[in-house]
Amino acid sequence: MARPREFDEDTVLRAAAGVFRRHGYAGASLEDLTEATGLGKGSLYGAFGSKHGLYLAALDAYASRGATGLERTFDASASLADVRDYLVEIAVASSDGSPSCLLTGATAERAGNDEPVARRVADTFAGLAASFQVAVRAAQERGEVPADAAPEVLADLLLTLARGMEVLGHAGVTGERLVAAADAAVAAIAA
Amino acid sequence: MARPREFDEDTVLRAAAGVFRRHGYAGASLEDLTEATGLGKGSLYGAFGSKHGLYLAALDAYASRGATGLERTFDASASLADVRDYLVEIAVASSDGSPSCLLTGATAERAGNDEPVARRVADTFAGLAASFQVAVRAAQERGEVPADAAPEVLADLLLTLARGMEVLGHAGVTGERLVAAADAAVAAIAA
DNA sequence: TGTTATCTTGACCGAATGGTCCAAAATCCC
DNA sequence: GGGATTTTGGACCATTCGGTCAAGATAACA
Repeated sequence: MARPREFDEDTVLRAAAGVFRRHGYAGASLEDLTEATGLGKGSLYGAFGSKHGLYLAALDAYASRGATGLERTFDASASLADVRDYLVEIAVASSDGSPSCLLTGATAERAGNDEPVARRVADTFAGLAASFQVAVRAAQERGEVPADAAPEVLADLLLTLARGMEVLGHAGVTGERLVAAADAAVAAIAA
Repeated sequence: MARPREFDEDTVLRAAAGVFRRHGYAGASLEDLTEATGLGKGSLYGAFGSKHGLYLAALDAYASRGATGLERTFDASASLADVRDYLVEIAVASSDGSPSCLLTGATAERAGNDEPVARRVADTFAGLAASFQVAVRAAQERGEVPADAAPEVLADLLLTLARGMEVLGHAGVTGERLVAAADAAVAAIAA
């Protein structure tokens, strides 16, 4: 009953995430957010309670659609080539001038002082690590990765690599260099 | 001639860097900065011109004393064990609750919109890559790393790993896991 | 059509922000 | 000791900040 919302929540959260990615949490003003989302302050506050609430909602939505804007999650049919492709996508997406990953920004800027944010980034990275682990086990099944390697360790290694590429790409390292590094890593764990 | 400064610039920049690491650029208020540095606004502005000028100066000082607070730079006598030790130090420093690296924060929050910051982080990471490359070449000389591997690629790989550990450590991944991942990577490139 | 309930818009608010300025203080050089 | 010169500390300023609120708009239900 009553007047229905005129906006699509997911679209709004995407727009808000874009602002937070470009300016960080503290650097994003309410005006930036109302402009990008097309909502007035009242609507924003009615729906999310506060700037912080909006940030958390944007973070949740961002995490739920896959960290770097990449939808990929690995399943038991994954091969080492799939892992490589995923890393290449991150390398490209991180060095093409687009704003940096919301998760990285949240970790650097807020995780230390903001428990709800810390919990979310921890959970999201745990999920990514689990996904990588599925891929590593699948690659071991296929004989692409030595069977005696610890899959949880290799998964952490791949996740570390992915996040490092994200930072370096935004710091000016070229996509080619990142891809070469990723290839070297994939080749090394296949040995 | 004239009244001498009462503060040590390096000490002030260290304190400012601490504030920026904890709160980011936009999230750090002038009050935070005057409190942490012990200087009044007049002194801060007289010496650095603006909040942004102070940030750049803090970034320069931070970079010049070695990225993560670690002084290490590799020379031709470096071994693979030295590289491993360095990575372990980063893993520990990133997962012990201390605020995140100023470079990572600067990259995520400002590099995309702030050319002077972008230039500085790019230069700093280039320097770190060069240092890693020296270490890789030295390890190749020692026969610890295959001679046919491309040292610039392995250097990028190690740098990527280091930055990734930094992010993940602050996101809640334990030091033990990061060390295990680093060990796996070092073992893999030694193969 | 009237009631009820929600949503939207934007004017408005107190507080905090980055930045300016100046009088007092401190040192050097004569 | 007396300029000259620079630093210091904090009062002060205009602006912007995140957030509130009231009045109108819109729809469901009776």
